[in-house]
Amino acid sequence: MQIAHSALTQKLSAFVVLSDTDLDTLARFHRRRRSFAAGHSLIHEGQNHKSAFILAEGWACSYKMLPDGERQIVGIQIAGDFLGLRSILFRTSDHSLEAVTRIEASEVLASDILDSFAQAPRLATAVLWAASRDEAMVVEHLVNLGRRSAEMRMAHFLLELRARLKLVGIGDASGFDCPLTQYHLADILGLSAVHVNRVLRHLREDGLVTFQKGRVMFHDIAALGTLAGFDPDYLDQDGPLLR
Amino acid sequence: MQIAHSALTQKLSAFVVLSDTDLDTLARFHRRRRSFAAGHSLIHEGQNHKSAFILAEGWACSYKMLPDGERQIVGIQIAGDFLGLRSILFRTSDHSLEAVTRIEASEVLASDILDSFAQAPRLATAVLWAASRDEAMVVEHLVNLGRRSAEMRMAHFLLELRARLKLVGIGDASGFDCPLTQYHLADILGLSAVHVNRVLRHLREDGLVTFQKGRVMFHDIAALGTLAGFDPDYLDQDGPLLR
DNA sequence: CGATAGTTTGAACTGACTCAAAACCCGTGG
DNA sequence: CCACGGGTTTTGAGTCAGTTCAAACTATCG
Repeated sequence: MQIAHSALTQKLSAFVVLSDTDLDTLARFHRRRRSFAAGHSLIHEGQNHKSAFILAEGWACSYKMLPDGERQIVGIQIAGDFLGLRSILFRTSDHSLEAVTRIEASEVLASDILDSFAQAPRLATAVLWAASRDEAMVVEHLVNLGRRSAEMRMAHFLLELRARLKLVGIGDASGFDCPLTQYHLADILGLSAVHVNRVLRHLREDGLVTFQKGRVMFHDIAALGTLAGFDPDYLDQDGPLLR
Repeated sequence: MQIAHSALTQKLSAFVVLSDTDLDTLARFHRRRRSFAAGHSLIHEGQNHKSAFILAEGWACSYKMLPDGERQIVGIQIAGDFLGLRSILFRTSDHSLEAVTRIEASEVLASDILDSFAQAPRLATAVLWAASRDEAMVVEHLVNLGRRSAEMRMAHFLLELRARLKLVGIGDASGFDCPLTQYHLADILGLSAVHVNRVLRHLREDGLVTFQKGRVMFHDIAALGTLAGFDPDYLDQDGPLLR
């Protein structure tokens, strides 16, 4: 029941309508449920991992550390997202991954996924779509870091998060609850924590967004979108396109 | 003959040893050979594309434009790389793509690739590996923009290029020919063209690399690697790992 | 109620930018 | 063979967005 309507199912439905076979195969991904405490480290860069996870509940982040101790967060994962999918075919994982909040996740083996390509090709395509979408988010993130100002980055990030959370039924028109600290935001946006604070104050004073006490509240989404140059097309999530 | 030893084959062989069936299926990817002039635009962001390309010869780059006319280059593609693979499942492409030099490329349809999953699962895994590797490069690029200084970015980028070119048999121990202008480098590294020039001068004066007259020459790879914090593991290309 | 994690603010500094102008390089056509 | 012109590289001077360092303030939780 709750499996059939898992966050992943909900997300994939933005791409195709899944058949019963698809749903069955998908359900098989959800054996091996695990739960991890906030701050727990699931994947270590440089180690070999034959499995990935599907996040069912809570927030996680993937990141890379630099020799000088700096950290760059590559992406934030929410319910319905894959964790560590990229490097199951690699000798060693190219990134680390830790739980931001307490999380619930299902472990999936490389073979589970590869086998599904033969059994449920439609589902397989949907999984590839999800992976492509993850990559599109990384790409947009890269553009953020390369060519946008601190304020634009913040605005863009918050709007993306809003759209992603909406797709899996989290948050409402006014905003969403967000467990990220300003240190997280700094490591996501390639800024210092101090500057993150100033940027948030600025956006708040301009009546665009408020991020306080673990809640993000939007006051002028249109203006925020213009500021950020946010065009949600790269999320490719405008209703299911049957084919 | 030259098809059997295409750059793509050479690259995929860093991941698995391909069977004859694999090679046959792969050869089928190489019908529909096209050639495009330098500067030609192959893919436009926002347009629908049912096909991708495999680059056989020359250099290309994928990028995104911002509303204010700024450009961020997402990646440079060389022989053996896929062009536009990420968005064949999307409604609209999330990026644009243009030829840096005159290029030769084979057009592949979404169906060619998806069908191959059933026919040649081993090849399919290899293609997925290549896609994962592309994503890993974007991720490393993101870390570059987020947390490294201009000099480190440049050093890192040149070392990555060196490793990638070596895998497909381009360049030698001393360096490689490179058709990129300082404007390209600026749009790749999230810098201004003026600053790119200063950075290159600095690296040259320190006896690390020289980039002049379309040729990159390395003088101290070890020192450059240390400066950049370059660890090639994310390229996952250390010899074929059979399985 | 003390400790620890996170937020907020100020002041001084700096890496990278912008603007501006030369110099160079190379292919083209007269 | 030389002059022209567009693209590219190089250098200088001044500016600014974002940093670092330092400190105070605010939660929250055992």
